[in-house]
Amino acid sequence: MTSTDPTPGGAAGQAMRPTRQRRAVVDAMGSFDDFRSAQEIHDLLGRRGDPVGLATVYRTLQRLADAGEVDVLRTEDGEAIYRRCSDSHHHHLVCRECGRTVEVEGPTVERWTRAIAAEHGFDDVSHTLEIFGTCAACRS
Amino acid sequence: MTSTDPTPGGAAGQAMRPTRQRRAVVDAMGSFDDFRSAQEIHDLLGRRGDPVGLATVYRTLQRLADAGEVDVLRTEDGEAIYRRCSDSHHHHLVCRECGRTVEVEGPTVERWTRAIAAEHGFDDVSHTLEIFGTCAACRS
DNA sequence: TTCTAGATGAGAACCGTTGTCAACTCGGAC
DNA sequence: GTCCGAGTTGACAACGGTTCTCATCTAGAA
Repeated sequence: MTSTDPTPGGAAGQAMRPTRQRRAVVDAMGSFDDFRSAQEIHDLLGRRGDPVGLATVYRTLQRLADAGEVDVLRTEDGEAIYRRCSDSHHHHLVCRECGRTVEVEGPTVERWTRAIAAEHGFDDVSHTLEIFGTCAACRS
Repeated sequence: MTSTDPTPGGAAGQAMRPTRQRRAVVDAMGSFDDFRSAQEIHDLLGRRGDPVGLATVYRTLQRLADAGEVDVLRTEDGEAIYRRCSDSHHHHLVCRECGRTVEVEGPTVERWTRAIAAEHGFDDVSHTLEIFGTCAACRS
């Protein structure tokens, strides 16, 4: 399931037409493990000799995010950053020095948020949880 | 400790000079319970007949946030929203219809994040956790 | 009162992101 | 193969939230 198939959604939404540009973006997403901004991805593609317009990068990332193929986070200053991700619901443990990211699952947290929400009469609950720290390598 | 004292930080950083503008912003923050954007707060002050320049609103909110007197969240589209908050570490349960916000504490989650981080060799850990849902009133 | 570091505000600048629209292209029909 | 149309692209403009600039003002100490 390390697919390079730029056709997310499958049954769900419209299929994405597999253009060169979309393949390039999906491919690029597979080439790093940390979170990158749209502009960084755009630059990366250019340097690779596979240039894709900035607007197209934004559009593609958005569709991939909608389809759940990539995770989106916001940096402190509101910039959106992207990373390919696994299908299942998960959270991130991010090194604030080097950006190294570990996907973690938290059944405990899932249960806790649902309980808290119910307790206050909230329904239809979703949540965001990100953990930041300094990884072993960066601590030296 | 529901102070209107625009001098956060106390021992910590520089004291803020208690200007009319800062009093106005701190005061406004005390007048609502949900998260508001800087621009909304700026408008609110204007309508109140206590106008404060937009840049000053931004600066003041930033300092209040640094001092831990207000919470900052990012909306989906990256806009910063602010709300006065209690001193202790806490999270938010936010109604996505009306914005009603409940502060919740989560010792369970605090413990869990620390454990996960340690497990992966991460140090100096912080985290963000926000819960979104639909409150009882809005569900009708 | 005088002085000065700090604060203010109008407007410009900045920058990430989205919209516009003419040109292009994928893929199905023929 | 060619034709066609819906979907896609990309250069660029526009947008909007935020920060910067700098002349002016002010709180508070001397």
